Amino acid sequence: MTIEARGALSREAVLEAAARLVKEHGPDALTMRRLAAELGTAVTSIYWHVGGREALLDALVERTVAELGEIRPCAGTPEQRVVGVARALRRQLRDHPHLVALVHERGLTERMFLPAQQVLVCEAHAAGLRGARAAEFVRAVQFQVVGHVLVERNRERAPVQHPGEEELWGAETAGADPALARALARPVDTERLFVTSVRALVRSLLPQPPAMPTRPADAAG
Amino acid sequence: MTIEARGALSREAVLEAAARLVKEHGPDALTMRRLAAELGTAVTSIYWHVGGREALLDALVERTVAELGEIRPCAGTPEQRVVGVARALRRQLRDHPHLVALVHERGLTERMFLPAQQVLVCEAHAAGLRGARAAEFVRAVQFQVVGHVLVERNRERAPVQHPGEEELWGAETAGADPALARALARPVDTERLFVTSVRALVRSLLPQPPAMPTRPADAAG
DNA sequence: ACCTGAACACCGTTCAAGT
DNA sequence: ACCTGAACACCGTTCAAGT
Repeated sequence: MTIEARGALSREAVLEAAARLVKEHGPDALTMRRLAAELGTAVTSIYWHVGGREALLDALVERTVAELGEIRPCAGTPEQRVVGVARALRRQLRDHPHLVALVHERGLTERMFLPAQQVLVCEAHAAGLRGARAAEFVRAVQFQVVGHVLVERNRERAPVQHPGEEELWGAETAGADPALARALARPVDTERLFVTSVRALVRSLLPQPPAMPTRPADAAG
Repeated sequence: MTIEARGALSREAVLEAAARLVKEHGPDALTMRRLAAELGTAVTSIYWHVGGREALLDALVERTVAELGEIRPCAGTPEQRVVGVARALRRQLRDHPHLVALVHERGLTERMFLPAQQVLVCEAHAAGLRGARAAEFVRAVQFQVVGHVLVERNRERAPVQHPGEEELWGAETAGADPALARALARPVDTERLFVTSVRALVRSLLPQPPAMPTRPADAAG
């Protein structure tokens, strides 16, 4: 439909049109023929500039990863900062569902997390964690955050569930704990669960500052 | 190539052939035409028995989810049992990469976890957790496990990384903590990280028993 | 009820030919 | 160097026709 400004078809123009196509109509809409129509060129011209479909997707995904990977530091305690980084990353991933779908499919969701690693390392150090233990902390958080986002996406794509949590946790299955059954029958508050989980992980893996007077939590690495 | 035993093409036979095709050659190999050739029938016969490709995939995935979702209880402390369930589920997912790829694509990885929910509820109760807090625990573990598996898959599908952790954490970036840099430059031991993370989450969210008499030397893997 | 082939409307990719 | 149309080898799906 929309014909691009003609003349001098460039690699950049192709990528831009491809990105727009994906953003507006989803990854499936990105076919070589449709893209060519959008650009007002022959299908084969695209091959000259960016190569085949795989190469085009590679370039598109690389672009997205670089853009969304940017991370800016926050303030607060180490725990708060880690949660902040996690939430920022999650938001960016959720704000571009179609482009990120491509990133997921190509297995590069993880790759996007690399810039955030540095921030996490700082927080680990600030909390007194070093060496292999710090590395483990960084990776645990990384897997946790990316994993959560992938699960959310998985849930959103899921068709109608077939027992489904609602039926599975109906009145009689509840047994001795109706409050739990009610909670599990409700849809998940993913934002809340996300923060809870990240916080729980951080609290277990990061040495906690003395803070409360009651009992000394070990400050030793 | 391999022609099925002819006569009386059934829905079951179609599903079985489709499953074998996916298992042996991956989801991309499952085309209507190839499947028909494998069965020794006309392409259109498949449409009569199972409907179009989407319906076929639905049936296939439903089947896989039901098979892999089975869960058998283990022994030990609540923490050990939760970790046991988590590991069992992870193993099953990793043992059938091709079929599970279909499950992932259709957004049903999560659905497979439903049977395990009951086990987790028991453990939550055994540890003295009830109501909404127990529900939160169950879901946190669920997201954690499924998320980890999805991340692992994501990593495996990823092409060559482009800074890549190795370069990113080369000698000079390390700064004050060369041990950490070395650890992050090494490939991840996903099994170990998985157990560490699940354990960390459980320890944060599950009320811990008094246990040791002297003092809890926590966090030590 | 079950199976068929032909046909339709799509794909991605290649290639010889143009300027 | 850049762009083109024609052609190839695939797709999933529909449909009228067979038994």
